[in-house]
Amino acid sequence: MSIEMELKEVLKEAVQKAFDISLETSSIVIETPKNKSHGDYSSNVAMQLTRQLRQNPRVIAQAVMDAMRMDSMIEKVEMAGPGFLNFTLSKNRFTKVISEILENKDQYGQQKPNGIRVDLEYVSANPTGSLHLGHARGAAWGDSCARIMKKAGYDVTREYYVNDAGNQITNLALSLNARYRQAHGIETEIGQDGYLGQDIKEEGYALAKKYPQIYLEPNEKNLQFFREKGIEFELNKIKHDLDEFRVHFDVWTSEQKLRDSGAVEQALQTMKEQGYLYEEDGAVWFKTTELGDDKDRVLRKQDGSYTYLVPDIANHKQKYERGFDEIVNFFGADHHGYITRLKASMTALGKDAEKLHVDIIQMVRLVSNGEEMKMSKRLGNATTIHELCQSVGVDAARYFFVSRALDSHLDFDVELAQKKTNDNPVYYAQYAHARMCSIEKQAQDIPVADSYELLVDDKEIELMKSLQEFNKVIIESARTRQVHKVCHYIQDLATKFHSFYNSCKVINKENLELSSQRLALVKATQIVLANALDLIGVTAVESM
RNA sequence: GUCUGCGUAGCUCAGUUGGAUAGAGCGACCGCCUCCUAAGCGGUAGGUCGGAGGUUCGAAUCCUCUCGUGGACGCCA
Repeated sequence: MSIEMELKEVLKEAVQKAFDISLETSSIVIETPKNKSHGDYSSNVAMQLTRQLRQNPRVIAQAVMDAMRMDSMIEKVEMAGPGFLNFTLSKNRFTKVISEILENKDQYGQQKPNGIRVDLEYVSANPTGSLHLGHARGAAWGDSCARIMKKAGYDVTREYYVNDAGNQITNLALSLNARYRQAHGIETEIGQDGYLGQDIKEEGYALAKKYPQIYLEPNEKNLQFFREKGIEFELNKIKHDLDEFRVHFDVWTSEQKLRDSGAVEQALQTMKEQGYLYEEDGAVWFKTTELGDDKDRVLRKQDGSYTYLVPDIANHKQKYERGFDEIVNFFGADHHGYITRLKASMTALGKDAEKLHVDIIQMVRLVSNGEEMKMSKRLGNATTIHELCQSVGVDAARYFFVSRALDSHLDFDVELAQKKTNDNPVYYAQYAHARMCSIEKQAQDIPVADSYELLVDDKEIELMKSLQEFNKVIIESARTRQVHKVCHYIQDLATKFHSFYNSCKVINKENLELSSQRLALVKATQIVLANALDLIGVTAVESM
C-alpha cells in the first residue's frame, strides 16, 4: 500500500473514533507540503470538517490527533497553522520504494487494468499535405497521452481519422492533374483552392513520367485516378513522418469507407427519426439549437453533398458501437466551435455525449530570432514535422510539445530546442540519466544492496520521495490527460538526482556497505527516469 | 456582438477535487571541479497572481462584473 493510502486509513479510523463520522478515503486529502518544516505529508481533514462539526479546526485537529493510532511508520504528528496535521515518517519507510522498483524494472509504474476502454483520436490531418507544427503538437501529446493511459491501466486504442473524401481531396486531385498537365507542356493554372506545395508539384511530374498521356483531361474519371494516387502519396508521407516522430496508430479510419458502407445514411436516418432534421432552402438542417448551439447547422448542402460534420457523425457513432467507455478527441483550437455540434449529434443519436471528450490544442507559433513564422499549408511553406525533427531532433521536439499545458499557446523556440546546453530542459533530464548509467558502469564490482538502512541523508530521502510520487503522477496524468505533468515530474526527479549526486558520493571503496545501498538508489532512480521518459517518447540516453 | 482559451518574477511557464511564508527554468549577481560526466550543484536578488466586488475558517484557484490579448463564429475542412 502506498504511504498516502496508509495515512488515509489512519485518519479515517481516527475521525471515526473521535467524532463517529465515516469518511470515504477518497475524500481525504494527503498533501506533500512545500515547506520542509511541515513534515513529510500533511492533511487538512480537520479544516474540511469545520462546517459539519461547527468547531474551531484546531480543536478538531487536536481531537483527531488524540484518537489516532500510532502506526509504526509515523514518527511524529503535529498540529500546525489553522489546523493542519503534519506527519513526519520514520526514515526507513521511504526505502521500501527501492525494492519495489528493482523488482519490477521497466514494468514499474504499470497499474493494474482498470477495465476502462478508451479511444484516443489525434492528428487526423487531411491527406493533402505534410504535417506541420500544429499537427506535431497533437501527435506528441496524443501519443504520450496514449502511453500514459496504458501505463495507468486503461485499454487504449489510438485512432487516426482519414479525411479521404470531399472537396479537399478533389482539390488535391485537381492540383496533381494540373502539375501532370504542366509536365506535358500544357499551360495550366493551379486553381485558387489548389495546393502549391513543392511535393505535390514533384508528385504530379512523377505521375506524368510513370503514366504518360493517359490522364490529361480533368474529367471525373481521371480525377478519380488522381484522388487515389494523391491520397496514397500523401498518406504514405504522413505515416513516414509520424514514424520518424515515434507516433503510431492502431486504427486508421477511412472517411470514404464510412461513406461506402452506408453508415453515413444510417446515422442521418436515425437523426431524422428522432426529429432533429428539417429541410429548408433545398438543404437538410440539423436542429443543433435545441442542443445548445447558437445556430442550426447544414448537413446536406443544396448541391446534395454532405458537410464535413456528417461523415464525422458516422465516425463517432461507430466509436460508441465499438464499445468504448471514453471517446477522446484532440482538436486544433480553430475547430473549437465544432465541439458543440459533434456532441449535439451524439445526443441526437441517443448516445451519452458525456462519454465524448474533446481537448483543444492551442496554437503553436514558431519563434526564431524573436520573429514569428506564419504558416499556411496551402502555400506549402509551413514548417513540417519532418523539418522540425531534422533541425532540433525528435527528443527535443517531443519534449517541448508536451512540456506545456495543452490549453496554453505554445511559442516553440527553435533556437532553444537546438541548443545542446543546459538552457535546454530535455538535455537536463537526459544528462541525469546518462550520469546514472555512468555510475552503474563504473560500479560493476560493487554489489547492489537489498537493505537500505544507511540511506538517511536529506538528499537521499528527497530522492526517494520523488520516486514514491511516480505512481501518483501516472494515475493523475492519465485521469486528467495532462501529459505535461509527466514532464514536470521528470524535471523534478532529475533535479533531486543531480542534487543528490553533488552531495552524496556513490562509489566509495572505503565504505562498501553505503556504496552498495546508494548504488541501489541510483539504479532505482535510473529505472524510474527511463520509464518516465518513455511515457513521453523521449530517449533515455546512456551516455552524453 | 456571441462562444472559447489565456493574463502569475525581466522572459518562458508550473501551481496537486480551494490550504500554511505563491514555485521552477532562463536571464542577473555571488560561490563550488587534486573527487563517480561542471550538459551539474549551492546561494542572493526579483511578484499588489490584469483590476473590482462576492462566496468561506481560508481564494492564484470557485461566482459576477470589467480590462487586455489569441482563436472560432461557412451550405470550408
